[in-house]
Amino acid sequence: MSRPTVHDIAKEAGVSLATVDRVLNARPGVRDKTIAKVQAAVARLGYVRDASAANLARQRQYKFAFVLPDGPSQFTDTLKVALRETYASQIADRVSVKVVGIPTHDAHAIVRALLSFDPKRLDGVAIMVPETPQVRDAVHRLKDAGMAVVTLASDLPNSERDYFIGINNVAAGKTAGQLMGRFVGAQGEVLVVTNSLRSRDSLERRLGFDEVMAGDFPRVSVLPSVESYDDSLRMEEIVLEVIMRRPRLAGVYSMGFGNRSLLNALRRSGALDDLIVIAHEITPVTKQALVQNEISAVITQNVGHLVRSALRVLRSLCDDMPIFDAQERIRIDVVLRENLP
Amino acid sequence: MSRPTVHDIAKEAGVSLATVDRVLNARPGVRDKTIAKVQAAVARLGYVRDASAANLARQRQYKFAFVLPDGPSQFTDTLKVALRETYASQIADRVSVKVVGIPTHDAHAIVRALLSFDPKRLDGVAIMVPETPQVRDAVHRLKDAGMAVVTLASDLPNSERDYFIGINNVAAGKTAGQLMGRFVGAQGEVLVVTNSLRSRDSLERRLGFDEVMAGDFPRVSVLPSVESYDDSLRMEEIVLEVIMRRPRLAGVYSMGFGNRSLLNALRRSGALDDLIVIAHEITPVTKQALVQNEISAVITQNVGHLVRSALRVLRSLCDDMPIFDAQERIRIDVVLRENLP
DNA sequence: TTGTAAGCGTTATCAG
DNA sequence: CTGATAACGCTTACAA
Repeated sequence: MSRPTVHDIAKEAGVSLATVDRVLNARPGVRDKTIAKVQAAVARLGYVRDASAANLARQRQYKFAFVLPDGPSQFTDTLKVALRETYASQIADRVSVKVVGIPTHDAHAIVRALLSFDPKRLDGVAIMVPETPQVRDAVHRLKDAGMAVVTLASDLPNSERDYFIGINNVAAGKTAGQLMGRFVGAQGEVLVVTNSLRSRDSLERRLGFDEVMAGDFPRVSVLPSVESYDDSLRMEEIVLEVIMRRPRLAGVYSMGFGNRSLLNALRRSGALDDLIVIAHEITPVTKQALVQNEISAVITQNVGHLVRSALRVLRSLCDDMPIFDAQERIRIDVVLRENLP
Repeated sequence: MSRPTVHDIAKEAGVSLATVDRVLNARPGVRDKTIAKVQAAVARLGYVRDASAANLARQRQYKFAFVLPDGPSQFTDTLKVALRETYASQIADRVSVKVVGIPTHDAHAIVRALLSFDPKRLDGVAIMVPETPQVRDAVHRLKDAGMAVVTLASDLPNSERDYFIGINNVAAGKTAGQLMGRFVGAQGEVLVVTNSLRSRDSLERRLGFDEVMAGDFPRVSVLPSVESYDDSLRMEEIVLEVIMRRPRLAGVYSMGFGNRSLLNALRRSGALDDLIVIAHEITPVTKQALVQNEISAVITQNVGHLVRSALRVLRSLCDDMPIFDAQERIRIDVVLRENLP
């Protein structure tokens, strides 16, 4: 016997198709007694809705936008690739997404982009933007307009976003710390570099990193963060200087973007062989450095999961269906040369 | 304007629905000229088939079986859980699977189970069994009967299985080796334990582990493998003995099942604090040991991916559709206490 | 509060 | 070789 359908339920419960549908979709206008009858039939026959058929009949088109930093970032590049790939798969059934690039450091431009969305033509947005009061306010306006809003990779915890899709960055920092501590060994100094501590993810990673280093590896000392502010030359200079001035330097932890210039500086310094380097995000640059034994470990998140999760959550939000948090929890991946994907 | 449908194509090409369908699905009995007309229309309108509708109309039911070791294994338990979970999701659309338990050490029973499958009532099987000539032969018979056969977690490379779903176990061993070498530090001895080296995955892991240890950490020496053969008491005894007799013991690498009894032995020995323990597969036991700092790292594979991948591949095989290897490559996950899922 | 009937985009069955 | 036409399981006007 094959799977029961709505027809079977209708027959079993002695009601019509429409009533079955109303009960199944919790639509109003059905007597409690009838609801019970239908639910009993559902339970008795073990009915489970055919999602394909439902979607087909429903004819819904979800329209989403992804707001991502533009400019040359390998991470957002891989994100865009993943988006395109997902777009061709089943999960992107009946959704159309457009990608909007924004200049990360221009809060006004970001707000302008967010507010330019027409709530009539857009059901939801996934945004990856730095945290500023203006942005939080823009999120507020989007929510007021009835849009679903999720944050991607970097959260806006005090905004009204519906959901955060990304890793726990404190835990990611802790993971990096644990590896750094064990790899460095007995003692030494560790340099921490990032693009900017203004971005929430960097801040949280630093927090986790410091906690583990202080707790588990007290004999390794962590230097203050070096911020590059998108200025790769400046970053290279500072790194070179630190290496010269710090003979006890044993490790470098790169918390975010700018791995290319960091690696350039390290290569030029000639100290790479003696340093444990740990970075974030698998990109062509970090991959190659891993293969060449220049980086010891990369902490990363699967961007494929990221976009699929965002899409799923946005859809659930639009249909106000429940979200299965367990499924949307993005894992923190540790990549060594040996387990490169 | 919304997405073009087969109707639009039919109109555009000036043919009927049925003909469009024949062309789209490469069915025989259409004049070349008509094919060309239809394909032109498809290209012109940018048609892309609606998978939901197709599945709905096709009404195909895939029947698969998963052949898994029975007996108390936490890994197969999580596998079964993942199977049930996937079963409720979209990926399992129109597939029904049954799980068949087999006694790992009884080659005849395994063969009997495999040959009991009725090719008329079953489209494909995913099997996780040890490699023996009899099993290879049984796979041959299944293939002859027209079934799709994939190996799960542990491969049968010299059989006629269609596909292997699982991690590269040599690489997994290498990953464990790299972590072990770095965590152990300067020097010492490392004990390797497994259930049985007769299983291909253990063998391959050992291979990778040894290669990295010998190459990158020549001052750490790796002891011969201890095999437990499902006898947990025996294993506990041997481990305790090794710990007593080997004062330089610095690490233990557990390549497969039996983590519970291994940990029991180590706890009883009192040497756990001074040992680096690396194990495979996240299970309740290894998870707890990670939290308690008893295990330093766990190499694992996402069982959810494993079963979803198996299902996808089996389906593709049945429809002889192409398989996207990149999507089916299972990643080797490294789990520390800090990035526990 | 409930029921009827017409789709949604494909595929499949029969005639022609 | 090609074309009508009826499913597939579910949703949704519209009617009762």
